Amino acid sequence: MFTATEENYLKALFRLGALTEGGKGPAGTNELALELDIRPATVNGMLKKLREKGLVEQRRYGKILLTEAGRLHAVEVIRKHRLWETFLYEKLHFTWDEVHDVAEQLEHIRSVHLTDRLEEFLGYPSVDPHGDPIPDKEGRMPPEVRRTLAESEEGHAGRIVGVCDNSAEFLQYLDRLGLSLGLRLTITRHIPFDGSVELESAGIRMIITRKVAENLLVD
Amino acid sequence: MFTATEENYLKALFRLGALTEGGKGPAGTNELALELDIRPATVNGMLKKLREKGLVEQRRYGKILLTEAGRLHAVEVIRKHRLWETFLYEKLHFTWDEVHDVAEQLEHIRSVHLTDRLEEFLGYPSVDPHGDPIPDKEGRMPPEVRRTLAESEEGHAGRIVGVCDNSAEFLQYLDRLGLSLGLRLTITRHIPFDGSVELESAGIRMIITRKVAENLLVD
DNA sequence: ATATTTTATTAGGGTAGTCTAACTTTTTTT
DNA sequence: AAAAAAAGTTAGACTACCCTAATAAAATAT
Ligand SMILES: [Mn+2]
Ligand SMILES: [Mn+2]
Ligand SMILES: [Mn+2]
Ligand SMILES: [Mn+2]
Repeated sequence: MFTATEENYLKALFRLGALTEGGKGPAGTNELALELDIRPATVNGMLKKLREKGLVEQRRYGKILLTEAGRLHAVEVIRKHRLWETFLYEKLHFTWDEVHDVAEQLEHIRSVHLTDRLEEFLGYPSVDPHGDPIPDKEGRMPPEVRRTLAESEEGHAGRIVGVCDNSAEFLQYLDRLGLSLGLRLTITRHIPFDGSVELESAGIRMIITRKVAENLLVD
Repeated sequence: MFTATEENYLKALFRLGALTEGGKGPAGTNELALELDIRPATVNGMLKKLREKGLVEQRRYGKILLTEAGRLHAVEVIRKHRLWETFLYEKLHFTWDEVHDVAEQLEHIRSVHLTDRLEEFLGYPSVDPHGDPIPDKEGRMPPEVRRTLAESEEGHAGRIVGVCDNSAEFLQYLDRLGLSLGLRLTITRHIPFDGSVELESAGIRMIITRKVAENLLVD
């Protein structure tokens, strides 16, 4: 039905929020090219194919929007990605910075059975190892009730429930800082000078940079 | 390193026994084309690439042999295929006729970790759901000590330990006949008229055609 | 309202993998 | 040994996906 390449284009558009509702709105060719690390000329050609397949809408020199069919397939691939990440993490004891690259390959395996059986085997998990929600079989994704640590007010107490950046580099840095999913913490101070955030967790006080705070999600 | 296509060529050559030792010897271009369901002209082009990569040896208008590098990689892919089949069967409760097609895709996933972790998770299985041996990490495969039911003598008692044909069509037929891996049976008669084989299992007498007998392995 | 910059598209080329049709070499048959 | 058949190779074409360089359109700045 769809090639791995096409699926990656759809996923990228979904990530960019190229949705009629509930997203940032239409995306541009260059923006998509940047997201995929592919040249705009190449993306332009692929968009022609995606239009013909009814997966995206785009007028000449216009912006790109996922159609309902495109959105549904993007979510299906994201569902597979996150289920595989959960499998690798829970069952094969991969670390949270190792799962992504392998899941990028596994998400393209085509099988009617496989995804649903895997989901059942994993006990119908609701989030992946990075705290990202796993869409259900019908493509429904629980609404986001998460804020970045940077935009939460002083005094706020909560748990780390997700990360915005899934790169191995960032995740390994978090491990080094002792920060992991589920950790309870309280924001004690937003430091005006450089935007650093002071927080307290398990009786220990620490300071994280603004960039780290912007990539951590709390409930 | 290698594309999925290249890996499929190597696996096909291994299946054909295109080995210097322990196989049927060199394979032909047409033979390989038939095995892969690809035209000889196409195979001819791919062989050029495999020669240049040092995976096969072939002189102009000559027969094809896997090099040691080629054999090793073929076995690695077979290892992955069989481990994934075992995973699908044991953990996701696929039937033995469903596992092959999905494993054909999964065998090409590239990850240093994945295969070894999967093997560990499965408890170091020695055979896949079709009774085929699973090579170890170093590419060692237990020697075959199996004979087809057709070539076993009258009076022989043993268990079904494998199948030669992995097609869903054949495996579903076996299910219908009530024949499965591990079943104990005794060969009571080779019928000269049409080569059918009469056998007895758990007190029940049955007759299978020659073609079925040729595709069942017993110990 | 132009000029400039940014964004999108087109033109032309490359690799991987597939095909059919024609041709050459080797093997088998007579 | 010649003829026929089989096996292997070459030529030319196609799809999918990628690139760079040039061009056209739209958006932004002056
Ligand atoms: Mn990921
Ligand atoms: Mn994830
Ligand atoms: Mn198989
Ligand atoms: Mn098998």
